[in-house]
Amino acid sequence: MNFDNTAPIYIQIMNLIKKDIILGRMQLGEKLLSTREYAQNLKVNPNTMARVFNELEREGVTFTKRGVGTFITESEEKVERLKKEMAEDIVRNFIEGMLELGFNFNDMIELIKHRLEKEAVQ
Amino acid sequence: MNFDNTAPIYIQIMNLIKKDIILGRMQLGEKLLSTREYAQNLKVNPNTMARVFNELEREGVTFTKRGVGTFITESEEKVERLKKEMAEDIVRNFIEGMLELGFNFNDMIELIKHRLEKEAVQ
DNA sequence: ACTAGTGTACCATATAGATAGTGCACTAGT
DNA sequence: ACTAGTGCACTATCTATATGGTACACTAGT
Repeated sequence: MNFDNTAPIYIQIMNLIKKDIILGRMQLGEKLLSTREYAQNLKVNPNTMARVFNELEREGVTFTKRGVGTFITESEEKVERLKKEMAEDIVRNFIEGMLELGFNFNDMIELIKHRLEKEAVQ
Repeated sequence: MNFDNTAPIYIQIMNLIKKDIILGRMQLGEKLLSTREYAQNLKVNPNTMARVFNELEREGVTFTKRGVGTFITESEEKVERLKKEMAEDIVRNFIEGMLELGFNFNDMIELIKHRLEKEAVQ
């Protein structure tokens, strides 16, 4: 993994796992890799992964069976809410930033369209 | 000022000043407040403001006259480039985030429209 | 010459994040 | 009963931020 320095690594890993859940790459109730396996795969410290699991459980995204492992929530509704929250965060950040720079709705659409076309070419 | 904890304070202050320049709230070549004045106004440490000035100069946004003060760049072209870069950063973050969550162009437009309408009401 | 104001360079401290390592209680499978 | 694997708790160290404080060279205006 290549982490950037704009956010703590444990936050970035949390978002990775959340996206896996939202996009259906992990099923409801499925067991996650262990902290030690994740730590090895992502080349981070086991303590960092422990923090990730702690926070994910605190947010209700996962639940823990002591001595067994950590599992994705079984609530479809929670996953839906998670996706909605993540999308709203991104949208809000985008709109606030663009308004502060003096762009209006049409400017936003044009910039997005332009950017998507450029990506499609590459 | 109310700073959030998602980014270092000195970064947030840099963005404040950049926006002042981009939106024309500060003129080209205009003298900035001193580090001590900024520190008092924003209730941060003078050392933090010193770092802000250092980074802004490193990015070419400002220039320094030793013993006199720090001034906005006089290059209209640099300001234009700055605005473009900041906008592109925001747009790229938005698009990457939304694509990773499984949204397409039309979804993005709809979410932005919806969010703007909700803000207009409030 | 003097003074006030400027950026700048230090030193020290505190906190959050990340790393490294050890150990323990619990669980499932044998 | 035993063992491997699990989450979890602990201690320690390191770095980046942020704060608090002091001091110095430079500049403009008097």
